[in-house]
Amino acid sequence: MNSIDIAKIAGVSRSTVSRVINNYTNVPEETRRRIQQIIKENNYVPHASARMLAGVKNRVIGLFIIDMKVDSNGKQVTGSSYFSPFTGSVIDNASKMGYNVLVSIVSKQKDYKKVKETFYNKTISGGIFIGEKNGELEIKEIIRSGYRVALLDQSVKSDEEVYSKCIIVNADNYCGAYRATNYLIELGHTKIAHIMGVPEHLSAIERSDAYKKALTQAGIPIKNNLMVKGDFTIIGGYNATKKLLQKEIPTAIFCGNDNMAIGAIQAIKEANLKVPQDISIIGFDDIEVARYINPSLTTVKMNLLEMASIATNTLITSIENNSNFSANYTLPIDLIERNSCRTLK
Amino acid sequence: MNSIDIAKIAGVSRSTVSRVINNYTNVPEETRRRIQQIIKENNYVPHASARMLAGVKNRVIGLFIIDMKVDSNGKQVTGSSYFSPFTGSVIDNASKMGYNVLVSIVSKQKDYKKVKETFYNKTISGGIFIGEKNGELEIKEIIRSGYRVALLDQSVKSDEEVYSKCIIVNADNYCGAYRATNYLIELGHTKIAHIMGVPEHLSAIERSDAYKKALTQAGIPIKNNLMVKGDFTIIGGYNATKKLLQKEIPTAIFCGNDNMAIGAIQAIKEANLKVPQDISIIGFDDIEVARYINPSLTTVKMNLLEMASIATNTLITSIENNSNFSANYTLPIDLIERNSCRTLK
DNA sequence: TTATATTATGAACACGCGTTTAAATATATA
DNA sequence: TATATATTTAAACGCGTGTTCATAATATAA
Repeated sequence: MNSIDIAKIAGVSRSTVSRVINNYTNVPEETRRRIQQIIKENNYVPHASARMLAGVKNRVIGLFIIDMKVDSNGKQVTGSSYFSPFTGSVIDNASKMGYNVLVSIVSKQKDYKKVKETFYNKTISGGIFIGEKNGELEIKEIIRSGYRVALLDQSVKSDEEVYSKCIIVNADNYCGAYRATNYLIELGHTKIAHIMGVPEHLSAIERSDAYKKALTQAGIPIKNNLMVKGDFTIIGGYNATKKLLQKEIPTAIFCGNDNMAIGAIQAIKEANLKVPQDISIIGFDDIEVARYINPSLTTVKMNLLEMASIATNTLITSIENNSNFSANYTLPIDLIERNSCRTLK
Repeated sequence: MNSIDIAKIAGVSRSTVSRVINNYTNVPEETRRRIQQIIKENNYVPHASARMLAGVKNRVIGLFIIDMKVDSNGKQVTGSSYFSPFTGSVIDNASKMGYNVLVSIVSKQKDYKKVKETFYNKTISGGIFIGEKNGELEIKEIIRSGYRVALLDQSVKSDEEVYSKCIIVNADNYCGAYRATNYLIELGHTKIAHIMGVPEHLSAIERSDAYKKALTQAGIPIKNNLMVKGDFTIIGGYNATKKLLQKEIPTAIFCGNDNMAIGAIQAIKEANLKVPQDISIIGFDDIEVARYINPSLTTVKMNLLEMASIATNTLITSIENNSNFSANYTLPIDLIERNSCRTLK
């Protein structure tokens, strides 16, 4: 069933059918209705590829979830797929604007080759990268070829060229971590530990930088014993805390994210210490379970949904208007007080 | 940059370029290499739409996540997007077979119209529905039009026609729930409550049916006081448990899923009771945090990744072979013993 | 009534590629 | 050298649609 069939049934030329489909004005109302009726009865939908070839833009964007993990030897390992709330929000927002979303997981460096092909063969009209990491060269190639790209929650700082040509949306990790640390200081803590995320992630660096800054500003010396490396996972936070407690027992821990905070609480319990009586814990992200664990977790909330919404809407608007603009957003964060921190008298 | 440009640069006709791209044998090795080199240098990738129009199948499948929620008045409400591990597994497996995945969220009945269009306009070559619910008529229309469909983790039992034409993959909810209930019985419990999921979901019905069956077989009477309705969410489990405890305090609760179990534990703690000393809890799903909550949750594990893998591979194989077969899988489950249940002396 | 403006519509081309057909060239055989 | 065969290549068609252009039908103005 194609437009020729419809034309035959309606006793009219294919051009007229096309005009009806594309809402041209120069077709009499009666003819229009008749053709629309026939189209409906026959479940006819124009072939997307044919339309595109004939010049109609396709309404599909790519969503690339960067999910590269590195094992203890620094070797690249395919991680289990990670789906953040970003994903759903991107799809929802795209859908509202009439766009479909092609989702891919980038877990190996060479996956970027497929990513590029998806742009170059015109399957998508633009792309959003979540947690972009090792693809700077590839992304430059893509934007140089004239395709539109948005970077959401980057794992790595981008250079001048990317910065000036992409839509970039990040949370204010620095400010959030600063407030978290400062919150602990205001509660009277001075022996504040920090479990860092993997240093390959920009957010991990920004958060630990802010941690140091807050301590320094408060006149508290930074101790290496109180800074341990995690990897953003529950088990990583657990192990890091075990290690930490062997060296020195802090009165508070600022965890690089909520998952590590959950692991930390577990490790603290196993050491026969209590949260927050013995050690206060503050996390980062405000994941869904944060309020349900025991004690409920005080944490820093990023507005993930809004971040995704801005990235998606800005990208699609740019595609629609055929305008190739760049934009840069750093979204504010909130401190969510729950029950995992206490005042130190 | 198209195949004509490449042909010009190579000083050869467009046909020859096409033959190189599609690995025809009748082109001399030297010419082939030269053309491949030129293609590479110019970042040329054939236009996907043009290829498709010329007869090459596109390698894209649709993934439709059914996410319809109903408020207390029975009115349809758009739920926040729900991403299960299914999603990542489908994408991973599809990617391994060289396929891309177009992900859509179906949150309103009329979204099915867009779903159908995605098939009919040839954007996708097949589709997977996760948690299919109210789209039986639409899906019948799709399969009658000759498109391939897989149903993963259905929320509703399908009729004969769908059953005989689709690829269907579900977990053995009945068996899992039976084992869970029986496990509590074997531990010596007789006052076993059940928090059900929403009855619109097949899994909720199967699980509560199995609960009743296990009790009956053990000669334990079924009490209405011990059966309360949740809605598969944490807060739903919390509220249901509050209600339950006011009527009658059981020694064990079989929760329709892990989220409700988390809510139940919270409610029990707030009632100054302990898990598992006062009340044993068993969940269903084995979500990631199940092992990290306190106490760690005994639950029934579905092999989500394998379910998604089977659905995806079977669907794509069917597309590749142009064979229109149906298949039906009901995957076994595992009981994961942790610390939320205790023996009743 | 005639000339002109308006509206309606079909024929033809373009989009980029795969594929078939037939022709041109190279190689082998007689 | 002449013929048969194998190899290589270009020209042409079709995929389904949007769009331009010329034409035909109709309405309006003179």
